[in-house]
Amino acid sequence: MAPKSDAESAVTSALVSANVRADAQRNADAVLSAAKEVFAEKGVDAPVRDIAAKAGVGIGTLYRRFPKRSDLIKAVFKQEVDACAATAADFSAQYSSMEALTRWLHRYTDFIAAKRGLSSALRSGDPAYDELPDYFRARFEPVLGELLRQASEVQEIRADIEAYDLLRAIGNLAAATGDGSADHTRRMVGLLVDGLRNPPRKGSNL
Amino acid sequence: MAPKSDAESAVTSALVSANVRADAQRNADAVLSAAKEVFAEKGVDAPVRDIAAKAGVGIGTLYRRFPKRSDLIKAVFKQEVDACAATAADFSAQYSSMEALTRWLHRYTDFIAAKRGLSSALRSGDPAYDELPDYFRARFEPVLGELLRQASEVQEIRADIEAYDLLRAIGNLAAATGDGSADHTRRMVGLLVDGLRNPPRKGSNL
DNA sequence: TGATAAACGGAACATTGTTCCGTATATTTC
DNA sequence: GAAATATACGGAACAATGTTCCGTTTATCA
Repeated sequence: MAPKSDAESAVTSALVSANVRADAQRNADAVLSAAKEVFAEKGVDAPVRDIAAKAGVGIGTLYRRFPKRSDLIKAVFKQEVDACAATAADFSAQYSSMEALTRWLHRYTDFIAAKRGLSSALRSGDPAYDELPDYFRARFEPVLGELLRQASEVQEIRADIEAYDLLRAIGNLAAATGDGSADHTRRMVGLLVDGLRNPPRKGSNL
Repeated sequence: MAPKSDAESAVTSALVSANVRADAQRNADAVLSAAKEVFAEKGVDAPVRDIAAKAGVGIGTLYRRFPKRSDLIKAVFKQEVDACAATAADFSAQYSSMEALTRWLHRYTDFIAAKRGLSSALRSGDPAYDELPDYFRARFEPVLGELLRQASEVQEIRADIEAYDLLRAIGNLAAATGDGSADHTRRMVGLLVDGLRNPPRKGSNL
């Protein structure tokens, strides 16, 4: 059945519906795209001017669509959450339910690890980011829930796993590792997934 | 025996030994003290000028001793680490080994909770703060280690607790709680301490 | 007490977020 | 297709804040 969950309609480009002039739409997209790159390169503290320059627009143009620096950060964050959530459907279509689940959890792990810079912004106390945790959950919980359901339906994993708990657990795992030990995190997540299997198999570490 | 651990000689005031003019020493102390207050009031993002003003010195004077903003933050952090570490000796002198341990762990919990703003600075990736984690560990590990040793000597707690593990465990506990649920954290730490007791007693939740 | 090195204070500079407004252009109207 | 108009554009200018510089003041010492 795989119902298209509510969390499907994504913000793939800034300014979706409104009656905007074509150039405005084009520029907004360019800015968002530039912001994504610049943030990835120089971190979320990169100057707004750099983003405007990379997008090939003036600062005024940037500020017209993203009145606050935090608006840009939020927009990029949401877009990447959407992108990560969207891969779940791809994996589901391409792989067995268990493999889809495993692949997506690793994808999610990478997402969290890449967003380390953002996590400090989230905890900065700036109320501008208050909405992000909810957005995060609203997008990811149904997606992972569906993957879990499909895997448990074919009796590959336990049926009593809460999507939200798993999201948080992995989130903490991946965000906590101070150094660049991406490998370590991957292994930890592997263990976690192993622990989901039903029934626990011989040789499992959990 | 209670050996005065290496971690005793603390930076209680900026500029300890060097041949400094009296006014310089006085001003440096005033700045450090003002910084502590201002950071507590307005967070670590407070403007340097506010600190200079509160200390009653010019900006130039402040910058003479703390050439970078991060130097101020580091100095305050170290001073508060020292203050927290120092209470262990007081508690040891005043209370039973078990009570001293418990009290100090709560003191440490409060310290971590109060430093939430700093923790994001630590993870900001700014290499200026690279030294802090080591400082943190160098100060706290011997102190807690001694408290644990004393408590285990009188057979109140298990002997196989690693000071560092406990520091980290409580650190994560106290830092993770997003809201201002200080009470919740206190209870969690209480549980943890309960779990240290040797042997596990009837009625223990662990 | 006078000489001098050290310290002081704050003006000035650099960077960066944000606002403002004169100019340019996409869209609509006829 | 051309004029009218609302919309968008670009970047100069402002504000906040970290940092540097240097003329003036002062603690220290002989």
